Amino acid sequence: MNSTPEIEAMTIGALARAAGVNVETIRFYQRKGLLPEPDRPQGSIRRYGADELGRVRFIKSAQRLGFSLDEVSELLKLEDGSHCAEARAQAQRKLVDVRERLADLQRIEAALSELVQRCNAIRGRMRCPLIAALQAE
Amino acid sequence: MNSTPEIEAMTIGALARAAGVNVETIRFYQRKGLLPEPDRPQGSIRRYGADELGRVRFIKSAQRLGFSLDEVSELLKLEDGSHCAEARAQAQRKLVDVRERLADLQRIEAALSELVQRCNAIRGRMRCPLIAALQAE
DNA sequence: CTTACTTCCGTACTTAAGTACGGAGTCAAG
DNA sequence: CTTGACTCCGTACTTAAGTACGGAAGTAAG
Repeated sequence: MNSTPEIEAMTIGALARAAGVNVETIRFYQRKGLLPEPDRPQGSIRRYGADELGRVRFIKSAQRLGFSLDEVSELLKLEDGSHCAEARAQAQRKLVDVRERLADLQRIEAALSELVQRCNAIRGRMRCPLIAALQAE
Repeated sequence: MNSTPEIEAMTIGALARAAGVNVETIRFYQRKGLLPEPDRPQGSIRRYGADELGRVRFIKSAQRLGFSLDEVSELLKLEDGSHCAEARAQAQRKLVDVRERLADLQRIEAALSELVQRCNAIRGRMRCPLIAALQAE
């Protein structure tokens, strides 16, 4: 048995399982246009492959980073390679946004790890720099 | 006129304006316990200061990074300095989570900036590494 | 060929995170 | 001391992102 058996012929259920989401979520993404509805090779049941799996995983990851489905769909539009100039401008705007988030997240990282360090050292009460972490700028 | 006039005696409306949110949002956070309801120095109207402003800004920043209000409230609980051991464990779990997000966000950053570069160089169609960026691991 | 499990599709329900609304009380200016 | 803006509070509405449901039709195993 292969490690990715029949990955190019998954049913919607298999896709959902592979991506760790609900079947209804897949269908919801299709309705929203975030995921294409592939054709039905034999009969009337659709089959999904690695591309679709990648997309679903991408969506979930981007969401975890605070992107809304609308934003994800903009990100995905950049991916198709057409209207390059437009995509480039769009990508640059997103990049600014992403870099701000990175900076925020890095400050949280620093604050949390300092909290862990200190808490390790001083047993007792201390005031943590968590809120201050996101004050800068 | 000072740059932060009366920052220790803001009304709810001033606080909301300063934080860039709706008055109702402030009240909503109070109901959720994310924000304390300060006492009313003179009469029956509450006054807010820099601490509350910091909190609201923290909440909004954390949300932008994909933390839910429940998660934010856990983060805020770490801040009070009591039950240190517990907080430390909690902080360490969050830290793992935050570092995963950082890695994802860094991959998106790399993919976007590569997209901008390439789009600059090759005029025409190309396939961007955006989805692939979040496949790793 | 039947039986059990899926898929498909539309519609309805749920949860999180606000937003809006309406009436009563408060406060500062004119 | 009234007028206009604001606060307080409770309740109701909205939006995004799913989740659940129910009936018809497809499909794989026995």
